[in-house]
Amino acid sequence: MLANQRKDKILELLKEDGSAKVVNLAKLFKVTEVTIRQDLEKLEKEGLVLREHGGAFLKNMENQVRTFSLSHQDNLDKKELIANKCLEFINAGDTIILDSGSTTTEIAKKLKGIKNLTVITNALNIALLLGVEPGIEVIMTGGEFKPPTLSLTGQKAADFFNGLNVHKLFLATAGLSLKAGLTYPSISDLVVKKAMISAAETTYLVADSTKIGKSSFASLGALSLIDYIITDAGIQEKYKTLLNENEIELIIAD
Amino acid sequence: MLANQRKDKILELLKEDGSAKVVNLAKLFKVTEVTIRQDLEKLEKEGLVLREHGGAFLKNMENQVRTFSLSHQDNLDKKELIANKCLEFINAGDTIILDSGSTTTEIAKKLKGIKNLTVITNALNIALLLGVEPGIEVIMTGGEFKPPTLSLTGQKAADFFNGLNVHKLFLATAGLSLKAGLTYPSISDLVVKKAMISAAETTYLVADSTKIGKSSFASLGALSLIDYIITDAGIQEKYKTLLNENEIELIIAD
DNA sequence: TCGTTTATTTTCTTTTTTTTTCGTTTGTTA
DNA sequence: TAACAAACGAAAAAAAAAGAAAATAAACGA
Repeated sequence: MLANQRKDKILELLKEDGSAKVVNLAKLFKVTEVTIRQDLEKLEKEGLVLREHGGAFLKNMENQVRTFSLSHQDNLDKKELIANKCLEFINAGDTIILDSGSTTTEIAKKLKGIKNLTVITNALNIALLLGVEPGIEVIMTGGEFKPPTLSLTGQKAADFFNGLNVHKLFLATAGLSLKAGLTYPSISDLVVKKAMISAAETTYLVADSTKIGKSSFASLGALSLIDYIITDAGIQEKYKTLLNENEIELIIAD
Repeated sequence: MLANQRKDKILELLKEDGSAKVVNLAKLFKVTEVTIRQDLEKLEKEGLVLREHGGAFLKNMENQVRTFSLSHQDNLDKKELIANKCLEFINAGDTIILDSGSTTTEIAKKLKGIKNLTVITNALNIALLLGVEPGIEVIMTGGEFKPPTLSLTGQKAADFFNGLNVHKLFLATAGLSLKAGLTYPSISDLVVKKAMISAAETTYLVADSTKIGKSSFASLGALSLIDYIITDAGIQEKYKTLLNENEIELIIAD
C-alpha cells in the first residue's frame, strides 16, 4: 500500500470511529508503530487530527460536522428509512432543494451516484457532502450563517429563491401539529422555508413520526403548503385522517 | 505490446483499483520499473493520474480537494505575516468581505476576539471557522459550490452583492502582473470578485510576494480597481514603482 | 543496409520511506 | 510513590523507490 494511501485510510478510520490507537493501526497496516506515529504526525501538521498518548482522534471542521450530525442522530433508523423512500422521487436530471436538517442530510448521503443532479441547499454540511460527487452540482443559498445547524438563514437566504423554479423540495420541520401546522424553533428560518416552497413545483415534507403531533415555537402556516409528507410507520391514525382532509398525500417509508 | 497500449492498460487498471504500484505494474507488463515510471510520468503530464512514492493513483474529485488544501499551504509564513498586517485595518464594528483563498483564511483565523464584526464570505471554510466566534456575524454569499476551493462562485454569488455596501474588502489573487493586471485560474470567479470590489468602499488586495509578477488564466482588469496591496518583503523593486504609478498604496508586512 | 529515431534497459547516485535501536517520558497499579 | 510496562522522540541503519544518463534494442525510412 502506498504511503499516502495509508494516511488516507487512517483518516477514514478516524472519521468512522473518532479515534484510533497506534498499536492497532500498526497491526492493521502491517507496519511498525513508528511508521504510524509518523503518519499521525503528518496528519496533525495538516491540522486534521489531534494526537495523544497511545493514539489520535479527529479534529476540526469535519469533526464539527460530525459532532453536529451526531447530536441530531435520534431516530436515525427512521430517518434513513425516510431518506430511502425519498430516493424514489429523485431522478437523473432533476433540480432539487434540500433543506437543512438531519433527515435531509440522510437524503444527501444517499444521492451519491445519481447523475446530472442539481442540488440547492442552505446547509453547509450537505454542500460539503455532495460537493465531491462527480455528477452532482451543488448550489448554496446565501445568508447569515447559523453555526449550531451549519445552515444559512435570514432574508438574504430567502431572496436567493426569487425567480427560481425548482422541481422538488425536500423540506424539514421541527413539528407538525393540528393547530399550529408546521413549526420551527427559529423565526429567521421561516422566511427561507416559505421562499423554498414557492420556488418549488412539488414540496415533500420529510419528518420522522416523532415530530408529528409536536409543535415548536414559530409557525410556517397551514399544512396545505405541502404536497407530500414522507414519514415512517410510527404515525398515529388521527394524523392520517387529518392529512387526508387537507389533501396532502401521505407516504410511509417501510 | 505497444507503448501506448500499455499506457492505456495502466489507466484501465487504475480505474479498476484506484491505485497501483510501480513494482507490480512492471511485473505485470514484464518491463522494467523505469519504463513504468516513464509511463506514469506521461500520464501525470496528461493530468490523468497522480504519482507518489511507490506508485500512482487516479485523479478524482476527492483528492483534488485534498491536494488543493495541501498544495496551497506554501508560503504559509508569509501569509501569516500578511494576515497580521491586515488586522491593523480591521476594527470593531466593521463589516468586511473576506474573499476565498488561503491568505484570507489566515486572516479569518486571526479575527477571533474582535467584537461586533460582520464578515461576508464566499468561502465555506471561513464561515465554519468564524461561525463559532461569539462576537462575529458570518454571512455567506450564495452560488455554485466549487469543492476544490470550498468556495461559492458564479453569477448568483455576484448578485448577492447587489445593493450591498461594505466597509472593507480583502481580496485574494492568483497572479498580479504588469500586463495582465489581476488574474485568476477560473472565469466564474471574475464576476464575483468584480461584484465584491464594487460593493466595497476600500479594497485591500492580499498577495504574498511570490504571486507578484505571475499571471494566471483569466484577467479581472486593471490594477486601478485596488486601493491597497498588502504583501510581504519579498516584493521586487520594479513592482513597487509600478504600483506607485497606478496610485496603489503598497503595504509591506514584516 | 545504413543511419536515425524511438523505446527500453542498465547502471549508478540520490531521495524517500520504513525499520531498528535506544534513551526518555507517560500511565498504571500495587 | 515506587516499579514496571507501554508509548514516545530522536537518530541511525536498512530497504525501497526515484532520478539521471548512458547503453542497448527495436523500428523505420531512405
